Amino acid sequence: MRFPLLALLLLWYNNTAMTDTTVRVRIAPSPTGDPHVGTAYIGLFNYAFAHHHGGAFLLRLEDTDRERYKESSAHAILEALTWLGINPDEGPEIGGPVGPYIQSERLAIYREFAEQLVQAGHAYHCFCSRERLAEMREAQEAAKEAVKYDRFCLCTMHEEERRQRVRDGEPYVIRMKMPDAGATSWTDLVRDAVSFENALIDDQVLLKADGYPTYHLANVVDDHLMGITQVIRAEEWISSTPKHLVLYQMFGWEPPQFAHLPLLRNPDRSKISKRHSHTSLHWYRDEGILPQALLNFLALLGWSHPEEKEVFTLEELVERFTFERFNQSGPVFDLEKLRWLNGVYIRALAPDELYAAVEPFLQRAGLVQAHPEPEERAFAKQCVVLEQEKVRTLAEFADLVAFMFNPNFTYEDEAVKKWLRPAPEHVRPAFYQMIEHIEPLPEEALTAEKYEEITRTIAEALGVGAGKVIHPTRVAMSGRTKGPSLFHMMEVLGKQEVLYRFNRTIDVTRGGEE
RNA sequence: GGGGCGUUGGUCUAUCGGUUAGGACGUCGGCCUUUCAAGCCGAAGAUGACGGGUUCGAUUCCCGUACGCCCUACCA
Repeated sequence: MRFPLLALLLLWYNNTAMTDTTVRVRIAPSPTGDPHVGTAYIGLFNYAFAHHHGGAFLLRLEDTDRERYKESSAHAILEALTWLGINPDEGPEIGGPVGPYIQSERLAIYREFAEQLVQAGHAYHCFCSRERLAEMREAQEAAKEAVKYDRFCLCTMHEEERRQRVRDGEPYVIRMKMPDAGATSWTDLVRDAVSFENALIDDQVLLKADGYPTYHLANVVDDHLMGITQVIRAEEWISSTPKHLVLYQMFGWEPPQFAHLPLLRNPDRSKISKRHSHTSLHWYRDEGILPQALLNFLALLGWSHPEEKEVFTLEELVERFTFERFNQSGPVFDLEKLRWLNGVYIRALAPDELYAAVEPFLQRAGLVQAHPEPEERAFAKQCVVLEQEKVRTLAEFADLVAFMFNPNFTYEDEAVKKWLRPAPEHVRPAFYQMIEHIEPLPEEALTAEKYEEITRTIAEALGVGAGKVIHPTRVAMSGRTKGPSLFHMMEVLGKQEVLYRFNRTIDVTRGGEE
């Protein structure tokens, strides 16, 4: 009697654990350029964690740096996330209960909270010029001291004097007053205990002279106001975390949990950058990497599937996600493995899905029109399917199938030398016989099997191996020595096209064409 | 200079004290085949950065060293 009750209780517990609606996480990209692969990486795991717990995944734009701000960037980031399929539940353009989700629209909030800190004696106005700060740093460096603000404005004048200078309209920043003693520590979700001595930490600027907040202030204020429960971000933020924790303390707010994920690396192991790696998501999209392959690949960096699987879906990542599966060292982004994985995904695509993904690439190459007729599209689809097995990126298709669209393709030198000029004795007769066999047959009869049958019959009649006919025929059809399965290729080309290509190639063997 | 984080084959990783250190990409070889791929099979490649501990036993735990990375901005 007691057992079923226990089971029921367990079930209830599991259910509530799976739909912990209090979980709220976020990514906070800065719109300063192309959508970054690091944003996708961090976004992926935020998304996975949120969905694993049935919580919310938000997007907040941290556009507080007017110097680096780029107009087009914000929309591009949103668009890239949509392309990847890791859509936020709340954010700019879709809104949500705790907006606005763009920091430049929240300036009054930051100013108010910064002021509150000054009021409480946790922060102070600073009037030091950039020149003075630069000199100070130089001196500290020369003296091999820690580089840190010397609290000139805090020590040389009283609160009232600083107030007066502000009233006089002097430009100022607001700095937080870090405690001089003690340590700040936290239990990181992927790194366990981390601790910093407060005395070593700088009096960070919270509010800049232009009235914009720095990351540190905006980040803490917004995470609190937006109800963020876990901050899942890159490793590069570890050393700023104590500042953030101290800010939570000063405000009297409960801090979120922190998870610092490994940082993606260039091949030389430095932090990933566009100088050494492809960081723009647009590059991957334009190269013909499938979004699901990119996500799968990113999920393999720093994180591992509990069953050591390499190929798995986003849904499966969501299902199996735990912080324990993280490795702490920064992985090098290995393009070769991504390309392999992408090939795996391409091969798994149904013809319609494949074609839908490839069409833009064919259009860009001028092989398919902007708005193709159904027959054109059907033909193009068959061409693409012909090469599906061997390709690693969608962008490779255009070059591989271009000859299918162009009856007057250029013959490769190597192919010409081997089979056409000079042509082995049997080649021209073989071509003539092929034409003779094909001509009387109706289009419907000319299947790949039929082409194969004809080819082998002719080879036998000429007393040569099948390859001796197959290879020159491939050259006649495509101008190349490599390519898709020959007979399928011929079936797709269709009778008239096949006949044309034989005739044209016969001319070539006679020196007619180049 | 200071602080923090890290360190398993070229690369991504498994191992939660006892394994011939496993898998994947890549490389090389073979098979298949009308070519190129794909697929299948196989091989090479790790003294688990180094040195100390703890332990009957360390890749796994602790300390130190080296090396790498990140931060050290009125950038995020």
